[in-house]
Order: sequence, then structure tokens, then C-alpha cells
Amino acid sequence: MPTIYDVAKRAGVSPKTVSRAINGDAPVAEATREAIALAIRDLDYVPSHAARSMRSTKTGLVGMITGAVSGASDASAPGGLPDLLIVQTAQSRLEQSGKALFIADSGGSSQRVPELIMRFQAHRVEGMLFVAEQHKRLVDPLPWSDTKKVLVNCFDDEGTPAVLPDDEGGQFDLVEAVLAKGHKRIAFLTLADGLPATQLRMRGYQNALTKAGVAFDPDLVLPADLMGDAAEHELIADALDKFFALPSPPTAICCGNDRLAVAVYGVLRARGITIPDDVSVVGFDDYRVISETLYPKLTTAELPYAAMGQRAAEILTEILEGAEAPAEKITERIKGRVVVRESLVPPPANTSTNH
Amino acid sequence: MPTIYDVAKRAGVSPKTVSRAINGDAPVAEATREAIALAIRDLDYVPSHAARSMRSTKTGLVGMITGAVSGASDASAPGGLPDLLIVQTAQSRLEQSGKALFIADSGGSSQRVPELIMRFQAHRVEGMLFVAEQHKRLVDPLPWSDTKKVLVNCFDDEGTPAVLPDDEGGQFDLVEAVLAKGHKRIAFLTLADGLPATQLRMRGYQNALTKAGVAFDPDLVLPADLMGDAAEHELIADALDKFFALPSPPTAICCGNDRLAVAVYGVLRARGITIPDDVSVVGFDDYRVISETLYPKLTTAELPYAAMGQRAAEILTEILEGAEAPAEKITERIKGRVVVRESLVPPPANTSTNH
DNA sequence: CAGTGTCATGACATCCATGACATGACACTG
DNA sequence: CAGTGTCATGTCATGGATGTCATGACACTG
Repeated sequence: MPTIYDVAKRAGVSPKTVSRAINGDAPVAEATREAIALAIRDLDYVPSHAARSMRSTKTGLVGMITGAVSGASDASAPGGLPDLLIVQTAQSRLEQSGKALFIADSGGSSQRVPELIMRFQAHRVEGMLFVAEQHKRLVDPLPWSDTKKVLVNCFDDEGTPAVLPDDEGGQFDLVEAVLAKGHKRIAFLTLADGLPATQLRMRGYQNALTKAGVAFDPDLVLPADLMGDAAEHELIADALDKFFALPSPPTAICCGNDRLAVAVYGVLRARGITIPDDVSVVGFDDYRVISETLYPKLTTAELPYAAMGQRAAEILTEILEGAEAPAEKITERIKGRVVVRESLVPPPANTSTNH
Repeated sequence: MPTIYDVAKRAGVSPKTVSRAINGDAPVAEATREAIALAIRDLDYVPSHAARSMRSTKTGLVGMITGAVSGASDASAPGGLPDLLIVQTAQSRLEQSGKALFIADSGGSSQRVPELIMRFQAHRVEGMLFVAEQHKRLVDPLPWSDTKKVLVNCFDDEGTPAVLPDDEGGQFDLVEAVLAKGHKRIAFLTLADGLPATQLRMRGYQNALTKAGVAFDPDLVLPADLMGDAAEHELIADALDKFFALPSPPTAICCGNDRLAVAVYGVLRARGITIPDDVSVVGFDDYRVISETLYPKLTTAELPYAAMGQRAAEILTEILEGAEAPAEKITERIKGRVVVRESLVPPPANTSTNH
């Protein structure tokens, strides 16, 4: 690999002049510039980032750690991969600011995190992004607290800047969209207990009802999520049967996420209940492989991973560029769009349909 | 950030001794070693990778480019993200060899690839991984042909080492599993034309039939994939209706991928056909969010992204460690497992069931 | 034309870690 | 005890790019 000296020799100038031509930090005569450009092309010269960053202390590097950052669940949850979207959009945004992105995966083990951080430190990363595979609260504070960092899809109690999905707002908007179609009896199949998303989405659901003046009916809320466990399908089937056994059954069903919606579609069809004619169904996440493939296509609230990745990169960039994290909005919630598709229509005329 | 000099001063030794203590490339007295270790901990010293790699020309860096590498389809295909698994497993394998992974996404534009490569070159990566989001042939040869690289999920005509899914073998095994249950009439809903996977899976299907002595019936093969286009559902419904209108309808249906299987489940249920009692259904990809969520759970052939990422990293490591790419098996095909789940059972006793 | 400013460029030190080489302190051999 | 080997450590130069300072060549001002 040629060095700046090789280029200098070939162009008949000093290395420093080549440096100037490349970085444009001082005037270089047109003729000289061209000679240098030619030499660079001839030699396939690419400046060494290592040498460069040794002098400038600015490395232009950012590290990203994916995987379970918390010690809570150290198993790689099936199907719960943090969407590549976060990585992609963060990388793309960082690139705009001339930063390169390193990634490392903790493989689900929080013990490995300090080691990964060390590795990043060795590369003198300017900042770091921690990405959890699922909205969660970090239990152990992250080591190396002096490094500038932004949490994505997770938060801690130390006030580290974090970018989170607005589960509550998303669910609120979604339920509002359901209400807007005229539904009054809206069931809710909730996610597993203990997840922040579970509580937040529930609150969004309730708030939307309240705002619309629709009474909250606890009979319309049942748990359905066993994280893919075998018994899950039965649980959902039971829940749906209970709903439809009610004196006033629901005309719309909110599923905690799109995955649950798949199961709901299956059960309803097996019961001879047609979506959306008999009952509307909505999900959450906009997991497009599901939401666009189900028939009818699923109405759902987007889990805005793309926007989150981008925003996290943006915040990190701001922090790196000097603006100390503005204390006011340390935690930023990103609200996803409501994507209305075929599975949501007005309730059937005869609302008291009993199956 | 402290330097090796700071550590040396604090431990009362020369920088070189610190270096030796860290790298273990020469004997260091026990007492000295401890003093150094203490100083390192006190100062939170982490050796600078930049300075280190300047001397040794070994950077320990590997770059990965994801996204559409070919110029063929420059739109970010919905739902067609290369699974994060490839990235994760590759990174994890590289880490074992002490390599760090840089990633960059072409964002679907092949024009951006040279620029990304330049960026990697600046970091003096030792090798690169190109990951396509979908099994494909690269049309433009990659620039910088001197860099050591491995292609993942794609291949070119230059004999660049590549790691591919064994679509043919996977489909073969899957169909064999179906045949083993006693099915003779096995329909096949194919993927979009022109994809390597489409042809290969078809060949696997045919070979398995041939080996079992089951005649290939063109009436049992219909296209079903419009890449998520709106008309897809209808196409699939029509195809299924045609199948069941045959004098001897299929007792099992192979779907080109798991996504199609979702649609098939929907249509069949709407027709009152029960899976797997009336007909068995199998997919391809083992997209677990789908295959484990559908009811009944989907039998499918794994698209071995995890193994591919790991294997690619392994091959790259081998190449980097000197072993010139063994000319014989430049292209490696990884076969995924067949995952038998509830959707596959023996055919119904009365095979001539007509719906 | 001397004096001053601007422009283009070069010389040199420097960033941090390490390879090559050297050295002081011992221990051992004959 | 001179000679040799081993061990632990130090000195110095180096890698590639760049910040700092210096300088030669002009152009312009009065």
C-alpha cells in the first residue's frame, strides 16, 4: 500500500503538500493539485486512517453493541432479533457525518460487554451506541461511563441519552384509528408481563378509550403472549373464545404485536369468523413480512426501528460535536406511523352478532 | 486517554517493558508485571490500535458491505433484509480470530460500493465480506480485485470465494421428508422467475421426486410469488384452486418460502381445508417469526444464514492466514436443516379426497 | 526600490506503540 | 576467573500523516 511519501515523490512535491491537496486545509496551486491527483490515481493511494487519527485524536469511529445488554435475559430470544434496520439507518446517518461504524454483538451475554467496550476503546471510538433487541430497562449500569454514548431501544437509571419507541403513543394512535372506524368494543391481547412495552401499550390503549369516552372493560383485556411457547396458541384461542362469549363481544381485536396477530388470524378462521367483515384485527410492530403477507393485510402500528436508528446516530453526532446532551430530553421517544391496511374496517351493522 | 508512556512512568519502567508485559513477547519479571498491571488499571489504559497497527501492518480489521451489491435491483426490497444473523455470526467468528468488524450498507445502490470500499481501504482492512440480501449473481465485478474477500449469499463469474445457501439440497431434503411421510402428490408453489433460488429449489424438488420414483407432474407446479405485490394473494388462491380441482389433488404443498406459506394457510383455511389433516404444507427459509407462529407450526427447510455468516468469516480468516483460496471449492454451499413441525403429517387415508 | 503582505511550499517534530539492537546483572562452564 | 549464555530491561528509530513554523517567490504599496 503506497504512502503519502510515494505520492509526493511521484508528483515531485513534499508530503505535506500532498496532505494539503487532500485535505484542502491550505491553498495548493492548480497545477500541483493536478499532478498530485494523478499520482494518487496512478498509485491507488488511500490515506491511512491509522496514521491520520494518530495525529488528530479524531478517529471518526463509532462503535455499536447489539444483543442483550442487560443481564436480565441472557438467552438469545427466538425471533427477537433487533431489526437490522436500526443498524442500517444508524450506519447511514453516521456516514453522513463521516463516521465509520464498528459493530460487535454481545451474543446475549452481558458479561461480554466490558470486553467489547475495551475493544472499541482500543480503536479510540468517539462514541458508542448500545442497541437492545427489545425495549428494556438496563439493570447493570454500563461500565466506562465517561464514553459518550446513546442507548437504543433501552434505557438506564443514570440518565444516559436514549432513543425509545413510543409504545404508548403508537398504541394510542392505533386505537384511535380503530375508534375512528366506529368501533366501541375493542379487545386487547396483551404482551408478556414485565416488558416495558406491555405496560406502555396498555396505557396507550386505555388513554385512547378514555379520550373517546369509551368505557374500559377489563373483560376485553387478556394476556396472550408466551413468547412463542407451545401453549401460546391455546391461550390465544381461549382468550378469543372468551371474548366472543361475552354478552357484547368485541368488533375489533388489538394484538400486542404482529406475531400474535398471525395466531389470531388462524384461530378466527378456524372458528369461521371472517376478518375484517366479522371482526377487525390490528397488530403492532409492522413486521412487514407478516403485516403485508397476511390476508387480509394487517393494520398495525409501526415499531419505528429505522427512525430510531437514525435518530440515535443523530443524537450521538450532536453530542460528539460538542453540544453536551441537553439535560431536558435525555430520553427521546419515537412514534411510529399507524399503517392502515385491509384488516380494519367499520364494525358490522349488526353489532350484537354472536358466534 | 493515557499512553504507554504514562503507564511506564507510573510503573517506573520503560515503555518497551510495558509493551512486553502487555504482549507477552518477552519475559517480564513477576514484580514488574504486577506494577505494570496496576498502573494500567489505575490509568484505565487501553493500547491504541492505530499506533499498534502502524508498526505491524496487521490491522485486525475486516469490512462488511451489506445491501444490494449488484446493480440489478436498486430498490430496498420490502422484507428482504439480509438477516442480521449473517452479520452477527460473522462478527462473532471473526472476533475469535481477534478481528474487528466494520460494517457499511450500500443502501441498495451499487454505485456507492466503490466509495465504501475506499473507506475500508483507508482503515487498511485485511479483508472484506460482501453480503447480498438474497441469493444472487453479481453482474458488475467488484472493484479492488486485489483485496481478499468472500461473498456471502451471492457469487460472481470471477471465481471469488463465495458462501451460498444450498437451495437445491435443502429443497431436496425437504421434499424427501415429505415423501417419507407417504406423500406422492406434492404440489410446488414456486418463487419469482429469474432468482437463482427459484431454479435451484425446483431442481431439488424434481430430484427428490425422481429419486423416490414419483413421476413429475407439471400440473402440480405453479408460480405464486409476486414479491409481496397486491395480486399475489389472488394468484395463490387460484393456484390452490387449480391444484384441488385436479383429478388427483395434492396431499402436500411445498411453498417457495415461508412467506408464501402464510398466504397458503390463509387461503386453505378460508376454503375449509384443514392443515395438516387434509393437506400438509411446508415452506422454506425457516423464518422463525413465521414458522413458529403459524398454527399449526410450519415444517420448513432452514435458510442457513447463521451458518453462512460463520463459514464466510472462517473462510476469510483462512485466506488471511495465508492459505491461498483453494481453487477447488471456491464456492461453498451450506445446507440448512429440515425442521419438521406440525404442518407435515402422513397423507389422509382416503387419498382421493375431493374438495 | 525598500518594505510588507500573500501564496505556495518545505522541513521537522510529533502522535503511540513496537521491532531491532544494546546493555547490565547474574549464573554457569571449564 | 575469563568466557559464554540467559534474563530483564532500556534506547532508538520507525510507521504514515499532519500541525507548526519557516522560507522562497512574487505582487503590491508608497
